[in-house]
Amino acid sequence: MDRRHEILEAATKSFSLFGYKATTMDQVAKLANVGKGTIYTFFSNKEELFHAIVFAMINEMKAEKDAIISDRRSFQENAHLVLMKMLEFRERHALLSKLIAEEKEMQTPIVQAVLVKVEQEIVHYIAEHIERAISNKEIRDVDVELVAYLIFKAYMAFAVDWQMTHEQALPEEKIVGVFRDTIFRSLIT
Amino acid sequence: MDRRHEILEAATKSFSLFGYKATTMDQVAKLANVGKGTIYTFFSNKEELFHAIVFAMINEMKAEKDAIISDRRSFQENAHLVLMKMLEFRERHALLSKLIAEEKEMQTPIVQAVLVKVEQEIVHYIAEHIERAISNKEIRDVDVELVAYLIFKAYMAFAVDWQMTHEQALPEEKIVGVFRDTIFRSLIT
DNA sequence: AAATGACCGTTATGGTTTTTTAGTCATTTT
DNA sequence: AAAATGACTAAAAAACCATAACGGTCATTT
Repeated sequence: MDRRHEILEAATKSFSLFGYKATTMDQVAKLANVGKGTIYTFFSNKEELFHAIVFAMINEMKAEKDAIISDRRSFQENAHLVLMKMLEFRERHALLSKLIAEEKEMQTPIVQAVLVKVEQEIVHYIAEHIERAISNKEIRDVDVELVAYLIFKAYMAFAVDWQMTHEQALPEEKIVGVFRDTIFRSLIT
Repeated sequence: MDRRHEILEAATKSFSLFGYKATTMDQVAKLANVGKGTIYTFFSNKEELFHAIVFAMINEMKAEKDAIISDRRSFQENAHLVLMKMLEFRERHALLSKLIAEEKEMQTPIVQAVLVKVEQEIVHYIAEHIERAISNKEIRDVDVELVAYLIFKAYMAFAVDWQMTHEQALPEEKIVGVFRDTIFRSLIT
């Protein structure tokens, strides 16, 4: 039985369920069926454990994105498919929305820092793809950083913020539809 | 000397400077040079006074918007001019950003409720104008509510959120530019 | 009739004690 | 010998509580 893996599983479960602050190392140890000291042989502290989990998630998302994107499809189609896939994560991973909620309630600086890094990471990936599409003359020449930021913020707005002020979450088709009709549409040459 | 007006001035100053919670009625009374009881002859409680001020601000913004919008200009041009005007408010009125900050720090329920109403109000105005432009065949037929929400969220993202994760605020021309190149561009028939 | 500020019940504050937590390390287990 | 452990400690957070500050009222004053 891989102890490192057990710890990661337990910690992921706990962070997702209770957030960063409310997750204790004793709890993680018990959930993982290891002594507390064992955790510290793999991760030097709570923050590093947390970091490892969040970036495992980002890498999982990135891998799924890379598996989808194909040179044989248009930017428009690729964007559409990746957007659909990312919307699946919305339900599958409770972690991010839990962290966003925690960051709003209490100001946990470690959580804040991680969320900023996650944002930078994702915006960076989006920007890379836009850049490439511009080089390929697939889309118009636009301010890459700003458009990437817009796409990220629009995604978060529809996928996460919407249900704060509306009764129910937006169905995925609607989100995909508005992206297709507005931001993506504006980019075609 | 109009007492009601003095009270509104004093309260606006205090709410903008200190936020909702840190503004005391005694303080407002002293600043307005009236007895505390006098405030209660005009406003039934602190929340109502607060409400009056925030919605005076919204109405001021609405008035500026109405003064700008003209049937003789295209939707595109009107949108551009209104966007420019709204960006001026960003610096002029410290109140809204103070409230947003307060809402993030402590969870003041009254502030939260007002911010939700402000969002609804503004999104509603945007939606009305989109609706009209669609009727006039000026822009394409799109999901009005979602596009209005997108415009509002994009505005907040560039005008307010951007400087949270970046060194400095975005210059207004850049914000106007990205709107022109993406969302507005996608709407033209 | 309008304005006021002392007053009241309630809520927030901040100093203090108690509990919980992250991280360590001497001991035990493999 | 190497890995795992959990009792232990210093530090941080929670619970507590006395006291101050607050929103709102109303008998009195202007």
